[in-house]
Amino acid sequence: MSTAELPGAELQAAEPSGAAGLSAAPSRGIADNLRGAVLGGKYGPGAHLNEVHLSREFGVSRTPIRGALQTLVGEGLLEYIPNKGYSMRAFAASEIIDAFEMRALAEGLAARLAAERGLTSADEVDLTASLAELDSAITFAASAAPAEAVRNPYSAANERFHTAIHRAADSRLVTDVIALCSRVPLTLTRHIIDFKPKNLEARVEEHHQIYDAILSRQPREAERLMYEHDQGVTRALVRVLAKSGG
Amino acid sequence: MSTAELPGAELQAAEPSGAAGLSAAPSRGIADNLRGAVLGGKYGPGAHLNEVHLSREFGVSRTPIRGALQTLVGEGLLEYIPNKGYSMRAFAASEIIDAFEMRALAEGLAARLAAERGLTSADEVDLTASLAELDSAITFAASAAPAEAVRNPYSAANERFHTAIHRAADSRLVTDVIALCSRVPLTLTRHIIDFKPKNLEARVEEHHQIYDAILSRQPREAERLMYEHDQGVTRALVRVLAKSGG
DNA sequence: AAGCGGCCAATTGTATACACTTGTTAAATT
DNA sequence: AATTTAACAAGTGTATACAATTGGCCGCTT
Repeated sequence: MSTAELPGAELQAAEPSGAAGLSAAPSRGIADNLRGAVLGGKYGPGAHLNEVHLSREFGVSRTPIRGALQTLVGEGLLEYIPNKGYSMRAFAASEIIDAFEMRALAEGLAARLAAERGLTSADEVDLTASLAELDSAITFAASAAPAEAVRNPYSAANERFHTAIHRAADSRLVTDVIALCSRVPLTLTRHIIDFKPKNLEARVEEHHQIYDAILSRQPREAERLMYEHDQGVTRALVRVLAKSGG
Repeated sequence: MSTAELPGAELQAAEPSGAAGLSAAPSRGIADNLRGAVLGGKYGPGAHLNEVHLSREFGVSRTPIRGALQTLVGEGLLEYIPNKGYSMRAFAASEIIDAFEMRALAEGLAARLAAERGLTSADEVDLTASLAELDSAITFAASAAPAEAVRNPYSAANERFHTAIHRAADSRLVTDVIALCSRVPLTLTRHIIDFKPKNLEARVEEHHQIYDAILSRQPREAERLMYEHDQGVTRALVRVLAKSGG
């Protein structure tokens, strides 16, 4: 068990609303369903995804299936070999750690850009609202509430905070990179979230600092704070992997 | 006119050998051709790509065309709207700058990872060879050779150096992110390369420093050096955009 | 018995036909 | 004349049929 919340950790649960900006392809619903199955671990590493089987399973023809498969290749989840077809990518532990490291850098850049470019009033509303939600989540947690009950409202507010910053950064590419980094199989990461009040308080405080740095237009400070904030997740993940893997 | 070389700047010229790790899709050759046309500026920003027209143009049916289009969506070059089809993305100047900034961070991470994980003998051979090529390129440039004659050997060696580091980083995701950042329309960037001997010398010296930092296993130093190295390109780009754009 | 070569099943690649959605145009109505 | 609506054209979404490639299996050769 460890510390740190995880923006986007719940992406393996709910996939209804078509994922990132990059992906979008025909048969969107099918791609979403497949993504859910893939991230949920339905197919083992290296498993081959047969087009005909999938088309029967989904009750459609091969055409939209192929579209969905290509979408997932674009998202980095599947591998494609000409004349062989599509198969699950095998994710080494190191790759997952790299993804979090990369995301920390990208989110740092997003925070920097947000500070450089300033917040729209809509973004500012979103950020202050999510900060308020985070605050109420920790008072809830402090009242000896069960971790399970704290989890959802906290995660939702957390995601809202981070998403608002991505939007404020106003850079399609940076958003795409963050999405790419967030789309690794997170079988493990569910367990690295620690909802002890003490940890939550520290994280929420970091959120406030990031918000202040952006609002006062201090790009490099915002970047550093966001990077170190996300680094906490990486460190927690490394600990978990070290404990379970080796 | 400005300073700094540009790893991957020549990607709009030669696209024969199927691009990144992410993309790969059926009809690979078609995707490569289309990518070339797209990056070459054949279609203006927002232009709609008609599937039937393209299929006639390439002499194939709509099916492989759609595959190629989806591939390019995955690469972030095209936009897709359901029931509307595919169109060129419009790249704001700020997005291109963001892409270079993001790539500087990602290549910094690649250098850090390479230093952490060490070089295979193959990578070390590649790096020393490309450094030797870079050295000979600057002696060539110093002998009052025309810039055009220096360009190709220098760029090839430069790309080889950077590619070797990406390989040494041994992180699929980081490589993909760098590829994503490199795949913006580089109509402008051709002109930001300055082949004056003085500039080339400085850049090559940076390459040597990066190599030394990786070889002596100094991750953070390697990261910083690579980041600042790439930053030079960003600064040059900003200057060019400021001059031409307003 | 080991190795080689060709046949066959399975799976992917491509073409084509048809259904559905959308935007436009023109006619009809108020 | 303006508005609404219905038909149409253009283009995308999907299904199906067929071609091409791959890999395994079996029999043949040495």
